[in-house]
Amino acid sequence: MSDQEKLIEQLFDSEDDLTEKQKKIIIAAIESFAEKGYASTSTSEIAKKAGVAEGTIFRHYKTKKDLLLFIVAPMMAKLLAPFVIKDLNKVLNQKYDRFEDFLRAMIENRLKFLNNNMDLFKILIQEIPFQPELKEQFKEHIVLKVYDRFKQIVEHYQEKGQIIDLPPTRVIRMAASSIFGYLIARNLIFPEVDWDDETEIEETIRFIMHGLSPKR
Amino acid sequence: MSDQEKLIEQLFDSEDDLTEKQKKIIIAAIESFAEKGYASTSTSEIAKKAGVAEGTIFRHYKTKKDLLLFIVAPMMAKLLAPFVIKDLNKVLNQKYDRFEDFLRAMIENRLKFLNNNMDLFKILIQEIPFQPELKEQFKEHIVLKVYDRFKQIVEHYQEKGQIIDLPPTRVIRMAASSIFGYLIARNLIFPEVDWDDETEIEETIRFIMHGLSPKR
Amino acid sequence: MSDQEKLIEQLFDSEDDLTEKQKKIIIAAIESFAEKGYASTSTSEIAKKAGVAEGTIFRHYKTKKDLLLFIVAPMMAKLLAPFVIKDLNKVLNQKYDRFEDFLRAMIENRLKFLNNNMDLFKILIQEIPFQPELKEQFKEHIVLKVYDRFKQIVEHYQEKGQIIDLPPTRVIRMAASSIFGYLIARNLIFPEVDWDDETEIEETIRFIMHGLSPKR
Amino acid sequence: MSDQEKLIEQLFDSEDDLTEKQKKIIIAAIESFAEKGYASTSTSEIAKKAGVAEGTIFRHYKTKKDLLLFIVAPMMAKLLAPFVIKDLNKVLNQKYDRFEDFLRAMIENRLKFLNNNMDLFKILIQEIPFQPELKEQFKEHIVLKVYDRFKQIVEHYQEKGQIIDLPPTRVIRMAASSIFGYLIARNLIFPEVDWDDETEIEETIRFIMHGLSPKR
DNA sequence: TATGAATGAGGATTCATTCAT
DNA sequence: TATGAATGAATCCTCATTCAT
Repeated sequence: MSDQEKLIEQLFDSEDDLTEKQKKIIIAAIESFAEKGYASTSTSEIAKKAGVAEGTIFRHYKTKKDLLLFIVAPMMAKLLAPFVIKDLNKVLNQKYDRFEDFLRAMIENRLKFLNNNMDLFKILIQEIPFQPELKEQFKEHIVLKVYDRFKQIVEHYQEKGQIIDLPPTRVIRMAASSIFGYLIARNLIFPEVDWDDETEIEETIRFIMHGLSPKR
Repeated sequence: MSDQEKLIEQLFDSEDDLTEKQKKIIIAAIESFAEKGYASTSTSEIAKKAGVAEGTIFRHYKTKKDLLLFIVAPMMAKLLAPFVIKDLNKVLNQKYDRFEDFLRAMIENRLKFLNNNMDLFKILIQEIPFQPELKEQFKEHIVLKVYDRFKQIVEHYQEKGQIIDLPPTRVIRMAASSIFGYLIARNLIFPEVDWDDETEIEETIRFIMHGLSPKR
Repeated sequence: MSDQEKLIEQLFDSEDDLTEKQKKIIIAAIESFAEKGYASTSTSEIAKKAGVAEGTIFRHYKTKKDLLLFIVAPMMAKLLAPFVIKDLNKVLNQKYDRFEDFLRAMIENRLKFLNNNMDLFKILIQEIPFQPELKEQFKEHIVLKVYDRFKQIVEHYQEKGQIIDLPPTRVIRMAASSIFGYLIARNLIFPEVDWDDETEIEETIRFIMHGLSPKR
Repeated sequence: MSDQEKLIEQLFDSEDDLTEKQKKIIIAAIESFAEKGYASTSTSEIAKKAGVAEGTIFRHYKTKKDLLLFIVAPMMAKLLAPFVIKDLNKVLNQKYDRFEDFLRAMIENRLKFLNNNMDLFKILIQEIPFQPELKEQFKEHIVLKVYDRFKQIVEHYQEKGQIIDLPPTRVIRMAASSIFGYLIARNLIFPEVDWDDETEIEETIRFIMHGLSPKR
């Protein structure tokens, strides 16, 4: 629980005024939503697990859906935050000469984040298809903001001749597929396997780099 | 509808005795489950959409979950069928000299299948995490049967020196990630984009082949 | 109960297909609404009193308010029906030479109706101020249709010199006040008093007639 | 608001110690009760409208019903006060030779009061049927006190030969019906009409006087 | 076989009321 | 005195499931 709590604080730090009860509700909700799905989780169940009265939930979140959004929206924001910083290019130029290094840095950073917040990530991908608000947020964040950044990055390294000269969309998709493929295999499909993260990540980077190497 | 019907017939041919009403129920259920999720779809809604009485659904499928399983289980079986045929190796030896050709054949075949049954695929991946029966079926089919086949195939081409000498698990994951990444991007995330299937598939294959090419 | 049932059948005859359960629900609802008010009556209470499951109520009437409207709307229609018949004037010319006779006929007829349906009338006047749908129906029926008829009638007897030459609106209000005053006193304020209907009505008519007699 | 406040002060002057907050609560409650009915108004709504915390309401009025009674009871008292004064007969002998003058004085006085307190009057007549406490107060005040006075008055003018020799109950009912009929038509049924109070009142008096004139 | 009325447990939500601050 | 978070019973309503026809 103390682990969970830290994560919660991290994720919801913007609104520092989270009551003890609010935290409990959120922790309980995340746990239940991840385990049984949003629609199959009853508010009474969350209340029981959180050790509060059912009414308390509705005092803080007008509806069950509000609770979901309150939980999931910051997750999306935090997840994508690093890609939305300004002057990303400058940072890149100075920091990562090679695409591979950029890739490694990003994977390590974001993968750690996701591994630590797997329940939230699970809720996110489960509910995006069914919650128009989330879908919209997702499109807006991903498509408009993050994609733009990635495109610049890809073009940057393409100009440097480090990666193959394909439409950035495609390049991004391929890299992203490989990364998320690992994330999902590791956490959702075979969580019981004893993964050697370091090796897997290195190999995934190698796979992507070879796959994207400029034509010989 | 006639399209849908054909697919239904294909998928459920094993039990040839599907009533007209049963078909309608299944079509309606697939549509609704895919659109709103299993838990958020009511049986009365399915009945209305199918044009039958509520009781009729329960005459054919004892519970709502039975209906789900009846829909999803054959899907999984059909999807994986080609990989479960005996003597796959022999076939391979004779048919596909190159891993790339095998890959291409498989992608074309299975991707077409999935594209045609996207609603079902959506239900499948949405519900596997929440339905123990499905999870079990999935593990059994995938892990025990399909993985074994794939392992043999990968080892076969590794012996031939066509692909890199990594643990087959990892090889399979990487290839699978790339393929499913395309499938999901195309159908679920950006269905509105006008995809050039042929090119995308060719490029995906190229990506995988380069990524998996033996070290120089 | 059998009395009640007859009334119910009379009032809701248009839709002859009222189930046994539906009738029970309506009778229970009328009783409770009249006794405690619409807002203070719970659906579970109605269900219990009607001897049906709570769900049954909602199978027949989508919402609690629908139930109210289903009960109250026909009441309003039936109450006003006699005044909406065409050729009322002709009827009058032939039938009632004197305003007094018209008044007597009307009071006897409508007052009997209201006395028999006091619960419904109570619900009607209690809820009209709070239910926009009812308010609208009321205005439409009363103001547009019934008032028009009454106006014609009043003018008819004014031309004959039988009643005072005041704006019909005012004439109608005065007559109506006296009649409803009696109705309300008799049934709502002092229901325990042993009223001599015949005398009271005769006296009320006398009061109205004198009050409306043309100036000497 | 200042209008409202004055009225409040007038009505609740007996307990001079009304806090600013208490006044706000009462004003808010009157407004909401009149608009949506007692049962359909939530205490949180009143609190919000009054700009106080929910708890504050319950600090001053133990229950929601207490609040209602605190609002409605003084209304009833004030409304009826003039009729409860002692030595009414003396007053009458000296002041009003004619029943008509008495009627006019009373209507003008009480009707003005009611017109100014229509919200309260609305709440009163809406809730009397459902609140036993109010019903009892009403019966006690009206039946025991006011009716007695009115009876004396009626008999007084009957002795003088000014009004018809009918049971006072009936006489009172008829006059009251006409007066309340006007009040209700004017304020509740057709508030949007531009009423000419003076004429209407004069005509109402005329109607009553004629209706109650001794037999010729 | 098919129906759809009936069920009643369970769902989300509201609400009057309490109580620690 | 005033607050407003917390409560949990009660509310309206939904839903999967049953069963007589």
